[in-house]
This record gives sequence, C-alpha cells and structure tokens, in this order.
Amino acid sequence: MESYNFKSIEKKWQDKWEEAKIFHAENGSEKPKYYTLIEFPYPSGAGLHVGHPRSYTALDIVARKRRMEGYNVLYPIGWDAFGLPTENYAIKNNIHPRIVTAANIENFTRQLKMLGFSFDWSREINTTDPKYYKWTQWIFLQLFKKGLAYKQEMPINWCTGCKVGLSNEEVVNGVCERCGSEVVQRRKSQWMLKITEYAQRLIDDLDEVNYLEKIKTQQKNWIGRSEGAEVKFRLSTGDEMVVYTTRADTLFGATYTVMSPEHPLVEKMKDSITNYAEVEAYKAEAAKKSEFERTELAKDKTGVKLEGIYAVNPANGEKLPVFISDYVLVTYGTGAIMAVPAHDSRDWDFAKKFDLPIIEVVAGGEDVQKEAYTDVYKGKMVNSGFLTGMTVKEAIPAMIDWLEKEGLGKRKVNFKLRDWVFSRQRYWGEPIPLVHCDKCGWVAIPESELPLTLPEVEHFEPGENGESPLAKAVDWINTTCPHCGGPAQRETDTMPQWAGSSWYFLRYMDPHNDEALASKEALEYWSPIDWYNGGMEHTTLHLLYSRFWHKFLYDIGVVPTKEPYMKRTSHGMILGENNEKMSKSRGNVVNPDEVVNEFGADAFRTYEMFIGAFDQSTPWSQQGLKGCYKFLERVWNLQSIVNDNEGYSEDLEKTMHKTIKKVSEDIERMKFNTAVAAMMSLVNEFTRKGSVTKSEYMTLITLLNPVAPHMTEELWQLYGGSGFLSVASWPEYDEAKTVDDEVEIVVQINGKIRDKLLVPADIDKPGLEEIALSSEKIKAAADGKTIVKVIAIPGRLVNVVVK
RNA sequence: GCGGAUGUGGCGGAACUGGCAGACGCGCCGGCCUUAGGAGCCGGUGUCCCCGACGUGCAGGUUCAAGUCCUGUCAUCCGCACCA
Repeated sequence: MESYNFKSIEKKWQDKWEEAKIFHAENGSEKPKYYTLIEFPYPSGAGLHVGHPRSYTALDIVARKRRMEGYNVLYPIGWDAFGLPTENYAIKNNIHPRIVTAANIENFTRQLKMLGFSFDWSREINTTDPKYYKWTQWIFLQLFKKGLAYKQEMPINWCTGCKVGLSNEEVVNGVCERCGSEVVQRRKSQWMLKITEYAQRLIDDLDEVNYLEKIKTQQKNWIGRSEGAEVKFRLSTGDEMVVYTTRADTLFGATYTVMSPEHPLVEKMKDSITNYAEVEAYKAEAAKKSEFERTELAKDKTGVKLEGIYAVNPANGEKLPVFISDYVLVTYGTGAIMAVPAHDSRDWDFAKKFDLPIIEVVAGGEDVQKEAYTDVYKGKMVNSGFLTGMTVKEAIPAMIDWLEKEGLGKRKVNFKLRDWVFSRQRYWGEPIPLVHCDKCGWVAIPESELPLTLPEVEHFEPGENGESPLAKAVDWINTTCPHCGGPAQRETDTMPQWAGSSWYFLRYMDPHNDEALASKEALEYWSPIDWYNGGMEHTTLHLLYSRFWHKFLYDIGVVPTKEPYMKRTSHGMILGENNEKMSKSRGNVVNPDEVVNEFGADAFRTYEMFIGAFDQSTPWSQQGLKGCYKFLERVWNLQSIVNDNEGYSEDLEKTMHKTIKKVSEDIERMKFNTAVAAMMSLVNEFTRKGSVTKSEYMTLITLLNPVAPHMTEELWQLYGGSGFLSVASWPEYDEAKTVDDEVEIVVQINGKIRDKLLVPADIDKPGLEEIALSSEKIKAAADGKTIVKVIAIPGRLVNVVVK
C-alpha cells in the first residue's frame, strides 16, 4: 500500500473530471433537475480566503450528493466583478480596472479549481463582460419603460477635501477615510428604482418559499410594514402638518410635535419663525450627519423649538409646541411626528431633556414621569375623551374612524423600505443606457444598441464636482436623441454593483445566449433555484433587490416563477485563530493556498465542514485542520485491513445502515460537522474491529466522496469501482436495520439516575415499569419511601417519584 | 438606537418533538513502538470534599424531568440602505 499522497491524487482527478465533463449540467435533460447556487464572489486582489469556501464546500456536497442520487445538477460559478475596491486600485495605480479584474479572476479561478469544486465551468459568467451587462442594461430599460426608474434629489456623502462623493464605507467617524477631511451630506439628482411598489408582495410571497425563519424575519423587518394613520395638525401659520403614527390611540397624550430638519414646511414658514437663525444652524449641523449617525446617537436627543409657531392637537384643541430634531427622518412616514412622551421612549427622552409635559393616556404601567409605558397589550385608555376605558387595541381603530369621519386624518400603511438609489458617480459599473434630450427629456437608447459599453477614459477618478468619470468621455457623451434626432447627452452615472448580482442566477441557465438573457426553455427547465446559500450579511439588501427584479421580470413575462429561490440558507463567518474577524490589518488571515499545499484540498474541505456549526461563526484552528488530515489518512490506511468479502458483516450491519442514514440526513439539514463526526465514528469502529469487508469500505468511501472527493475517487478506482465515484449511486439504507433490538434505558428516582438497564426495544409501558421497579438498585434506593408516581417512556427512561 | 442571532469542559462543538449533558475532533496526561519525533498505535481526560454531590452566561419560574419552555437580566457577534 502506498502512503496517502494528496498532491498527485488531487491533480489527477481534477484533470480527469474536467476531461470527462462529468459536472456539466445539461439543459433539458430527462433527469430531474436540481439547481444549487452560491453567492458568486467578488474577485478581490487579496484572493480567496478560507471564509469563501465554507459556503462553496457545503453546496458542493449537496450538489455532489444530488448527482449521486440521479439528478441533473446545475452548480455554476461566476464573478461579481464591478465595484469599488477594483476601481480604487485602478485609480491609485492608473491601470484599467478591466486589467485588474482579469488578473484577479485568474487567481480566483486557480484557487477554486485547486479545491475540487464540482462547478460547471462552461457556464462561467462575469458581470463586467459586455455580453453579460447587455442584459443588465436591458432589464434596466424595461424598468425605465414601466416607470419604475425615476430621478430624484438624494443626499450623498461629500468629501470636502477630495471633492468627490463617497460610499458609506469610505466615511469613518464623519471624515473621509482617505484624506481625513470633513464629510457632509450634499444633494444630487440620482436614478431611483421603485422597489417600494413591490413592498407588499415581497412580504406576502415569503409564505411560498422555504427560507430559514430568521431570514424571512429579517426581510420582513427590513421592509418594515406598519399600519397606522396620517393625522393632520393645523399650525398657527395656517399651514397643515401631516404626521404619521402607529399609535393613534395616544393622540390625547401628545404634548409636542416634531418635524425633521429637512421638512419643507420649516423653510416655508421661516418668516413666522422668530428664531430662524438658530433653526438654520441646527439644520446645517444635521446635514453633516448621516442617517445612521442621527438614529444611533439619538440617545442624546437634540433639537430646536420653532419659536412663534404652534400646532393644534386635532383631538382636544390643545396648542402644542413644534420642534425640529434629527431623530425624525424625512425619509420615513411624513417626516413629522406627534410626540407622546408617556408612551414612547424616544419621545420620553426628548421631553425630559426639553422639560415638556408627560401626560399618561394608557394606564397600567409604572409612573410615566419615571419611564415611558409602551406595552400595547395591557392597559386601558385614560384622560382620552371618548377613548377612555377602551383597550389600546380598541382605541386605535376607534380614533382612526373618528379622524376619518371628521376629515382630520386617514388610515395609512407605511413601509420602512425606501426606493433603491441606483446611480453611482463611478467608472467601474454598467453605463446607464439613457440619453438626455432638451426636448424629449430622458430617453431610452434602442435595445439594438445594447450593450452600451463603457467608454475608454484616461483617468478613473470622479470629477471635481462629483460627476462620474464618464463625464470626461466627451465624444461618448454627445449623441443624438433616439426619439427626435436632436442633440442629446448620455447619462454619465453608472449602476451599483447590486445590479449585476440581481439576476445572475438566470444567466447561468443559458449563459451564451445573444438573443435573450436566457431562453424560455432554459428558464422553464431550471427555475426556480432549489437551494441558495450565502452569508447572513446579504439577507437584507442583495436578497431583496434580486427578489424585486425577479418579480418585475415575472410581471413582464420573462421568467416563469414569482420567486427566484425556493430555499435560502446561510452560513456563519470563519474567524481568525484569535476569534476576531479575519482581516489584513489584524494579521490573522489564513490563505487557502498554504493550507492546500501542506494538507491538500480534501483535508481542507473536510475541516471546513467539521470546523463547527455551519450556521454559526467559528474560529479557524490549524490543529483542528490537522485532525481532519489525520482522519483522511486513517481512512486511507484502512486499506491494510480491507478483506475481499462482499456485503456487510453481521456485527457491523446496523452500524452501516445507521451511518448511511445519519450522513444522508445531516447533509440535508446542513449539519455537516456531525455528518463528518459520524464517519469518524465509523472509522473508529472499523479500526477497533481490525477488519473490514470490501462493501463496508466502499460504502464509507461513497459517503465520504462529497466531502473528500479526490481521495475517495482514487480509492474507488483502486478497489475496482466502475466509472467515476462522483457519479456513482448514493448508498441506501434500510430503516428497519437502523433500529436496535435492545436499548439501554435509564431509571431515575426523583430525576436522579440510579440504574441503567438493557431492555427489548419494543417493550411497552407496563412492561418497562415492571422491569424498572424490580431492579435491585432501585428497590434499595426506594426502600422505606412511598412511590408516588412512575413515569415510563419506552425507549428512553423510567422516573420513579418517591416521598 | 432599530432589526437578527449567539452564550455548554482548557478549545471547536454534540444533544431529534423537554427525557443519560459533553458525541466527534483538538489539546492535555499515561503507556507502547522507534536511533530519533512536532510520526504512528493503545488507554485516560467536566468540576469537587470522587461512597456522593455539583454542573449548559446570570436571577427567578413551570414540570416527575429543563441546555431545550416562560419572565427578567448581562455579555458578545452580524446588518442598518453608496463595501460586497
């Protein structure tokens, strides 16, 4: 027997698989289809780190198991290659991002191939390839034509030093990450996509998919549906301020009102506001903060009272002061609120700081002067006119009915979800395929002109006034209006990285199609994705954006299903050995190249799965990796005790069936760590026994194949298996042979274990009770006490309660 | 602040619908083998006052029985819309 030489084995089988094309998915095959998807990587300059392969290995195992179960499996790979880091690298080194991207992709490809994933490389896609982004642009044009894309002034982060727009990530503690200058909010006209039009459907259709419950919850909370009311407050200026509230029941408890600093009424009423200078100063301060800072720092409430103005509470005619404060966001609701400090903790904080009255209108809590009482399930209305005596649940609709009758307000459903800011003033993204004509406005370019390719430019940094680098391509910009033929200018903003990743899974179905994003037949055959795994950090934005695009494509008859993904799971992060997030700056990054060089891809894959609970984050351990290598070596060395016998030996038969069941089920439940543990236990059994039949060994090899495909493929060949193990049949088990004839049960007295007994597995309750009570140890322990009760659970335990 | 999650030996973790806490692996301890060992094999390993008792972040509660259910609390991690 030769010793385990992963280096030669792994290369050999990777070449053979590629040559035989055994992982190529076939469109329209007779076999049942199965589509497994992982989030395609962003090919960064740093290369793959050990976190990426966690998801890839997991779904590779699922894909490989499905193939062995007879499915036509699509497990594709591609590159989400537009984006900031590449662009910033390009700016710094004045090298075209296309060149950087190509080099990064080459490195990623080498690394992924080295790990033996069963991707169908013939379907590789790249979001920066014009043949690909032709269709990203095409989808945008359809959205535009349906009125789902529109232009609006939106705040952007503006670096006062570099004079460019920054992403949120580039803003650290309110200053520019690169130059340290102050960052302010500046308004800029941006393309927006109306995802809010799909808000309700994005919630409702979650009922039809099999996502992890926490993922559904995240999606729902992000969309943030709330039912409430818009209430009109008359102001002393004669203007009308509309507030949004989910607690209409507390209207009698409103003691002040607050508008966001950007609310248009503030500006409009400036002549009536006697302290307008102070108001303007506050507005300027608020403009510096991002929305995140405004809400995060809301612990310490700030604000300015609008002097000379008051609002009238429509319920009781009380005159209420009006404030502006940055804890009220112009983007949510109506940008104005009524404040009920007794029953809202943010309002309570604000009221305490500005010494405003706190009036209790829901009884049942502690003293509202000391703490806000926010429970909506208990408590009765007090001090509330016609609502007094009702429960909160009764009072909410009663108040809204009254407001509607009086013409003072109306029911309103609100969503936290906001429309999608779709413009970037950047080079490395898909050009937005629109032109602006002075006569016709924004006009779509003809579809026949797609793809609209990125123009060549000398430098990639944004312009002085924050315009896109594309603005420098003068020849490219100036064009004619497709509508009237007059002079027109192209849009110079590009699309965000989210665009290409919002539909990539469709392109895999038919990646070389020039006529459509994918053929009808391919879409019909492969849709929907059966299993999609990715990081928890993508469960709000990417998941929502791609579901939105998919629903739109469904509406215009392009895709056959309402939802793209039938099942969505997520994995935890792999941390550095020091239990911190892996990063260059922390110096705790583990490079898969080194791991594979020293221990091989199979050991790496096995450890990636054995490292811990798949859905939780867990630290890397070089020692743990070694343990997995040793396990594979033990499997290899079992060859010395394999005999020629066919079939399972009598004493191992149950163990074999149990292990097949355990491994099969654990893979489906994403319990990869316990699946590996079960195989380790089986190897321990084999070693203990000292001899293994060929069938037993072949079963182990087959079960292990999805995890450690190279080594097991080699062993399969050595023991005369036919064809590739990777497409052989998955082992079957007999349920009847997974249950023991005798089981050990525990006998407790008052919950404390006093004896363990071996009993027939099918014994009934009375029988079990009898055996337990006749045990000498139990008799002795219960001696002199009265048996109050006996609980017998067949197959588990007997608990004798004594006094 | 808002939303989602997590907390079990020295470490990673296991424990199906409440039913033997600590599977499997690492580390550690002891032994065997070896010219040698950061190799291999065998055995042991939650804690303690070791007959027995105590143990799943902390404090209560429900139950014959709680890591698992309930109430409260503390700590940590992820996301927060221009990173992907």
